[in-house]
Amino acid sequence: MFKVNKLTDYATVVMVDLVSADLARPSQKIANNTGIPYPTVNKLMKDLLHAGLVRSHRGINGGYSLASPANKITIADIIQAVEGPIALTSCVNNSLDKCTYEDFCAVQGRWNRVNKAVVTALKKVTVADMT
Amino acid sequence: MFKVNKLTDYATVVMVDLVSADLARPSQKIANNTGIPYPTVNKLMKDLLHAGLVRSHRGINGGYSLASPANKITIADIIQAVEGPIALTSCVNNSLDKCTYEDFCAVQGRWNRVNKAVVTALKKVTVADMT
DNA sequence: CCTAAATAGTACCAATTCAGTACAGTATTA
DNA sequence: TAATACTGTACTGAATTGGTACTATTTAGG
Repeated sequence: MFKVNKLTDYATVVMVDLVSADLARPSQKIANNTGIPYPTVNKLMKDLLHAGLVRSHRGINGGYSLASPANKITIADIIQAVEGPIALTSCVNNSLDKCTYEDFCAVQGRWNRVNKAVVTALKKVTVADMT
Repeated sequence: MFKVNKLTDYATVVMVDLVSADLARPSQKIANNTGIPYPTVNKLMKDLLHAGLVRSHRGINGGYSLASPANKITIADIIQAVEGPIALTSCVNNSLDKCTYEDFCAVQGRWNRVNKAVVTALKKVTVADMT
């Protein structure tokens, strides 16, 4: 089945939860709000942080908050944060994999077009739209 | 990484190969043309046949041919043939899975919009475009 | 300055999915 | 009727995924 990781799905839920956070919101509270297990939220937040989608504050009263307005963060951003570069096949330009058939492949480079179309579609939907 | 199955990738290569086939083309020949292992081609053709994307002819001089003009078969068709319904998350309407958080999920139903956008993008690229 | 709260990093494991293979059966044509 | 090629099903090793555990580090507040 063609789908995103479950973790990516969770990540959107987390991001939507953070829309309503004025202060930094700790992982534990996010877990309570969303029903996603605490350790899993914890793991997710690391990915979202590294991608620059959320800010973190350590210590007492610490937690996470959105790094940008909800209508500036897209589904494409979230997918990339959790799963890495969007590359439908290994012959797409920014793929981390390497295609072993590359040299004689009949569709060489053609997937770039498909990939671009999908990314464009994913960039059109923002966290604000998911709320 | 957000990507399609390798088999889906292979399927597009197979479909592109069939574009140049006047007569029915046997799996063995497709395997030779594309470099994809014969047993794998065989498996693929079954999926493509069941989805109605190719026609089959048994016996001597048998093989496969496209069921429709190359510019009428889309990437979305191929993905669905190999991987089943396109459902980015289990809370998308036509998903085969069932979401366990459904009852209290904050993004309930919102993924339908994303899914639709992606499917639309995938329907815009045809086998003819990949040739 | 010390303690509790909360993030940060790394590593691990069970379960599922995927890619590839094998084989017995059926239809078709020469 | 024999050779060719599709059809259906089932299996296996390898890779990925989802989820967990643990230790280290940072910060606020008394």
